[in-house]
Amino acid sequence: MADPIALIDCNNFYVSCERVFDRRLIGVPVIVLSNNDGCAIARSEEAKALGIKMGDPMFKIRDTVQRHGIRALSSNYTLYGDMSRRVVDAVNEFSPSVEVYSIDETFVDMSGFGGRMLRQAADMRDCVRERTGIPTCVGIAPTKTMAKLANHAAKKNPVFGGICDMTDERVAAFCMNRIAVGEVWGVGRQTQAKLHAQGINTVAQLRDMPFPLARKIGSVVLERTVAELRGVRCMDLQDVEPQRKGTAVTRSAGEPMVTFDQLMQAVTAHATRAAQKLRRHGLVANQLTAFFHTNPHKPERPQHSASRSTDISPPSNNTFALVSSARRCIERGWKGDRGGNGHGYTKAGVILEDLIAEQDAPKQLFEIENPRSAQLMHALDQVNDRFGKKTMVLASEGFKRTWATKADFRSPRYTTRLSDLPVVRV
DNA sequence: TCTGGGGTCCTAGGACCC
DNA sequence: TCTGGGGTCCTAGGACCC
Repeated sequence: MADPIALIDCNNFYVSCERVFDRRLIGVPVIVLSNNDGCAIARSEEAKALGIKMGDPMFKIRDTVQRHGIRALSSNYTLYGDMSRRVVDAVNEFSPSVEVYSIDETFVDMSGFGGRMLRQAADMRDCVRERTGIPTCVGIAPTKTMAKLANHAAKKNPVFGGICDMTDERVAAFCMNRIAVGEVWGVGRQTQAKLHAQGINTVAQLRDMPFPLARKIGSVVLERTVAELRGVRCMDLQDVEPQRKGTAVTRSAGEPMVTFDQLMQAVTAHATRAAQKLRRHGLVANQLTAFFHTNPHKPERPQHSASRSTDISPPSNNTFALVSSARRCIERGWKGDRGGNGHGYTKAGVILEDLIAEQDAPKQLFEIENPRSAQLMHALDQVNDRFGKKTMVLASEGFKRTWATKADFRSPRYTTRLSDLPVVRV
């Protein structure tokens, strides 16, 4: 049998983070909203019980929210990112080899624990809980796909007490016979429909389906999933973080952008943020795409979308270079009068691709890069780190920020703003 | 009328994930 | 009125090469 892999997954992570800092949220229904307070992206158990679904748009659940007094919070990603790091720090003490898979999930190599494995898993949960206040569940299995499934079982079935060990074949068989195929990692809506059409409804049926049929329905991806459900490892633990291939900054606007200048202000802000992300990771981009579009949820209104790309030569992470590239893209995509072309654009973004490490970037033969431009970017980052985001911005970002995202219910910046720290009175 | 074969690389779009 | 954001991987098909 392959060495066991554990998946430790935080329960209702964003809600749990909020509850750590506001005890009044414990025991009551809570949801956390996406950017622009658009959709519910995290729900407490109480909110799930009231029928709030993942991704439900706020305007559709407003009645339920009000009727049951559900606490709705804007998302506070800085807080969640900080809490996530603390969880990973605790998990790291239990194994030399871990893979941080997402903001709230980490795979853990459990080889070498032998008969103490379950004890270790329990200690790991306790440690995370004590250090961060975040509740978790753990799934253990021979493969990642099975570990995900075990984690699902640990969350849904109280009989497991928060830890499900699928290295025990009886446990694996018990779960696979009962869990719906759509819960499997890698089986989305389309694949699920195709599987149902074949009469495959449970995880056990998926596990037992012939490989050629799996490949026909869902390419090598589904074939791998079937193998992993049989305990054959196709996906290794990735304990070194792979280099990013691309990065994006995209936002819905608080109110529709009507003029070229409004759109350009938003795109300037997005490109500025994208450049900053590159510098933070020591990368430069070879390609930039800028896009914008009207509201696709309103098909009865006239629609327009545009996306334009450009090479960045030499590859760069300089804010001025990326903003001017983005501007050229937007100019090429804009149609009609710059004062307004009859469309209200609700979303825009900047995507950077073909990223390489700064030191690997080819040097230009004839253009000598201005050595002061790197110094200027460094100074810009330092000012904004020290005095807060957007202390210093390009003038083309504007000051009205009519496009800015709404966040009416944001919790305080507990972990990043001294002034927002909770006060204890004794 | 007949019109090679085999390979690589790139891109767009689809599906999925959290 | 009001519907998130940021990623990955795979495939098919076209361009291009010898």
